[in-house]
Amino acid sequence: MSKVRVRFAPSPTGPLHIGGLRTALYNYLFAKKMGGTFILRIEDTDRSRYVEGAEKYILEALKWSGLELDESIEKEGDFGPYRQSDRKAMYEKYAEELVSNGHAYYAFDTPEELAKMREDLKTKEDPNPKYNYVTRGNMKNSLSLSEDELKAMIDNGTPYIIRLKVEPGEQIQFSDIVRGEVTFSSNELDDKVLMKTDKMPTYHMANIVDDHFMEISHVIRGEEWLPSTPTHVLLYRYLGWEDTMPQFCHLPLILKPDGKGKLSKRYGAKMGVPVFPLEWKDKEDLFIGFREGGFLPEAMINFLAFLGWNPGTEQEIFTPGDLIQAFELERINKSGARFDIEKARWFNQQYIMQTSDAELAKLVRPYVEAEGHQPTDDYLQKVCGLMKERFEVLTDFWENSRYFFEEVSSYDNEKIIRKRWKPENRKKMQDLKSTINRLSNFTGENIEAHVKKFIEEKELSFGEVLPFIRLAVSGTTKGASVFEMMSVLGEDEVAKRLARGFEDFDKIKENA
RNA sequence: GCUCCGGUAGCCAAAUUGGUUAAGGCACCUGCCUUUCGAGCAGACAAUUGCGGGUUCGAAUCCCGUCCGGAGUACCA
Repeated sequence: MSKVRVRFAPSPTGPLHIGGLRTALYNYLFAKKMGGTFILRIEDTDRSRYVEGAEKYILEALKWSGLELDESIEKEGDFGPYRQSDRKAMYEKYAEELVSNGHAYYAFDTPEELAKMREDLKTKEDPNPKYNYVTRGNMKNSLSLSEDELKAMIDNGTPYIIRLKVEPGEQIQFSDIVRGEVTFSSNELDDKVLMKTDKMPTYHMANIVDDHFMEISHVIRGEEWLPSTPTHVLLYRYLGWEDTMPQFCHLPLILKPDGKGKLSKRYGAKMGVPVFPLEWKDKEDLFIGFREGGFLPEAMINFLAFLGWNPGTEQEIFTPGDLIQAFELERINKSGARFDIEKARWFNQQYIMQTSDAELAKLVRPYVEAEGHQPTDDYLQKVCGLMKERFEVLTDFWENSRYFFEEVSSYDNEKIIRKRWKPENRKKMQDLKSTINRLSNFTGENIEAHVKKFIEEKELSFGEVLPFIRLAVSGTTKGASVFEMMSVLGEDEVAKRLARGFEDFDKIKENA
């Protein structure tokens, strides 16, 4: 087989959706696995839908996700330009070639005339009449018009489009890597528009010309393209490029969590769930991103890879490098996968646990600094070591770990204080406070031994002591090991917090 | 409507391509461990493979029918 060259071809009409990112990912994985080339091509042929900033967003999202491009608008290879608006002349040339070969024709119908035709021909059996071999004879085009009429139209500068002339009665078969052999009857196809009145190509035209000249070997794209693939096959055939036609691989859709329909932009905004890699703001909406949601790119990629593919083994955690090794187009699923953010969070937690304390400290630092604290690297790393299996997303770090950085201002479980705090034990507890910071080595182990000995000597129970130490030190009844926590905080801070805590507990008890 | 594509526990899914009791993970629940939470370990719950026929010694896998879901049906991609 010749060299693998694949492309990701988004249109800059908004932020890159998670489904698009998955398409990019599969292209990337396949290219890397095969030692091939991963290309970004910007499909900006619809000027009315062009969105400022979308191109930049796409590039940034790919970069954050770690999908490195071999050729793109920023890194031109030998097959440029990589933006369709810069390749305009080529499309025109080949569209005209199709017209002169009799495989395409000019059409002059106005949008109103088109609408009228569809309205007139609409029946309940056929609610969407096609512009095809049945209807084109009644429309205004170079097939139906007389030579004089045609010449007049053109001389007048009447705007026209170019349509593909699809011959009826043909079976169009192609092989899809995930679906197998797929067959369509040409009778079902319509005469797709190839060139618009503004001389820009449609997706169909641009796609085939570009894929051919960019020597694309595999077209890996979403399932929504499956129905237009026969048109594309015809285009390759009529252009004389069928022998180098790329292989098709249509990916299953990513569905909403309820399984009804494609995952949409709106869904994410509505449910407060990220469906974009990066945050995107426009006038009306704010779409949250995985990055801002506290996800690690590797975890998101791992999650995404499994949305429509699996290695067939029991392994679930794959670094990007592992994914490249294991990935196979043949193992892509046929059915759509529901988007389950819970699973994404699970993947993220797995990755957080795997991350080294030093690395994690770097990731978490911005969240701590946003709260106005500047801990040393050493301190932050220790906290990370204690907390790393206790949060799923980076954004939860602060809430779970704040007591390491600022003093306790409230207690999340006053009920236990009211119920089980015994003021008569207060005197004994004071002893703990005053002896604990005299420990020679303030390690978790030593503290634990000391506290246990203390409980024994004073004839107290664990339940009378431990929850209250925890509460006094952290303000919460959950979290890392109390002793380790105290060790990280340091003897002075601990003594201070115990004193303050015991006082507060008395007050709470009194007011109960 | 029509065309195409799907359908394995609540969710993601495996099943060496027709071969013994239909993997595994997520979620949920229980136990152990920590007198906390999480993590980890052990376990439990959960599927007449959408449904009905057929072929076969044998069907999730092949055939026919049927139902449900999705995509497409634009001078959007």
